[in-house]
Amino acid sequence: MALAEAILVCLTDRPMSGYDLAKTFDASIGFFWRASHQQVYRELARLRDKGLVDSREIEQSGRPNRIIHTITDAGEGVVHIWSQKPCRVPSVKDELLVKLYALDNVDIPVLREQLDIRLDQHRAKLAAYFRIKEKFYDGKSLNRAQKGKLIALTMGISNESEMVKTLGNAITMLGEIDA
Amino acid sequence: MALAEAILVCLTDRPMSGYDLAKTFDASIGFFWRASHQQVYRELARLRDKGLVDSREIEQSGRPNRIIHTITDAGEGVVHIWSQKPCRVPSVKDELLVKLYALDNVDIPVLREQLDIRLDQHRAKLAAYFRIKEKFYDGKSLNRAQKGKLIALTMGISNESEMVKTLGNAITMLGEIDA
DNA sequence: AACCTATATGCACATAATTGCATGATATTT
DNA sequence: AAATATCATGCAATTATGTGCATATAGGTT
Repeated sequence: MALAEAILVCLTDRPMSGYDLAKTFDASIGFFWRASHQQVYRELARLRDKGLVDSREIEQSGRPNRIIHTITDAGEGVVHIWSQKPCRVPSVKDELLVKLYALDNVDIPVLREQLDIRLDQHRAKLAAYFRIKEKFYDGKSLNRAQKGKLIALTMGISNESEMVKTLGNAITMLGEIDA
Repeated sequence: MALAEAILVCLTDRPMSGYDLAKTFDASIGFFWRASHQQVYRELARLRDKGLVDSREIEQSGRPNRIIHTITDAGEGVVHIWSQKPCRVPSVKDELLVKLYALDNVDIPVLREQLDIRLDQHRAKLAAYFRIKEKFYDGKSLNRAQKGKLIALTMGISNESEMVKTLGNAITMLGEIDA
């Protein structure tokens, strides 16, 4: 699983609590690898057991104590080995495309609405990507780590704007059926 | 899970054996929803238990008997209900993007190779889609079911050609680092 | 003769992901 | 005053997915 590696990668940047990581997986790295907070906490426990992170509790008053996780040398080794290994092809699983594939068994107006919803989701993501790009990358001088993130972000922007275009076409094509 | 529904959808077209379905999930519907043959057989057993498919063994000589699965009325009901329900957003999980995100912890030439491999995979998929489009859809008069499949295929083609373009850019951007 | 591919089904085990719940304080909004 | 959001952790149960193996025959390849 690459969830372990995704977490370790986040921790190379700075030590973090599970809560911080969960938020990171709701944005930034979460754009490329989704994970829920339960997944993150469970994986952190495993990483701790394997000695890939060093976890220490910080006393807090008024709210639960935080547990700060720091990547160990062994953890950095794991990241390095992972980075050399070939990438798995992301497995496709898209209900919307299955429904188009199954158009004969589907109510067209309902499907059209679902396409509209999906279109909005992609537009929202695209807007979010643009905000991040403007705020953190445009007109700034970037180090290597930032350049990498910018490349990933740029790919995200291309994909999302392509999806917006493609979904528009699909909606048009759907409208032409029985018209 | 929508694997059940994807299988049922395939069976609305014609009754099939698990083997036939597994092959279908290696191509056509598999472009939109990936599943291995083990997943298919397991899910078929469940569908049979729930009475959503009707399974009967066909005697064969020289090779194992086939079990032909036919969708039942209950199965068609399930497909209909599913088609009305909102689609889940496909969850992103792409190691390659994580590696770009983590560029500081990655060896650039190695990553470049991985990007090249991915580029080839997308080119191959794009070529496959074009072959299917030419063979089954171009210049043909299409019924509603075929039009739906064509819309899905067209989206696939857009996505793949976008990915080819985007990966090219990413490789260029990566080449400009430390150059 | 040994090996590979296609046909055809499926079990067992392991790993991963989702869903729902539980706790409990403080701060902000309606 | 009540409801919601933020902070912060995690268990338990279920569902989904992946890996490896098992079986058995026909036909073609090296």
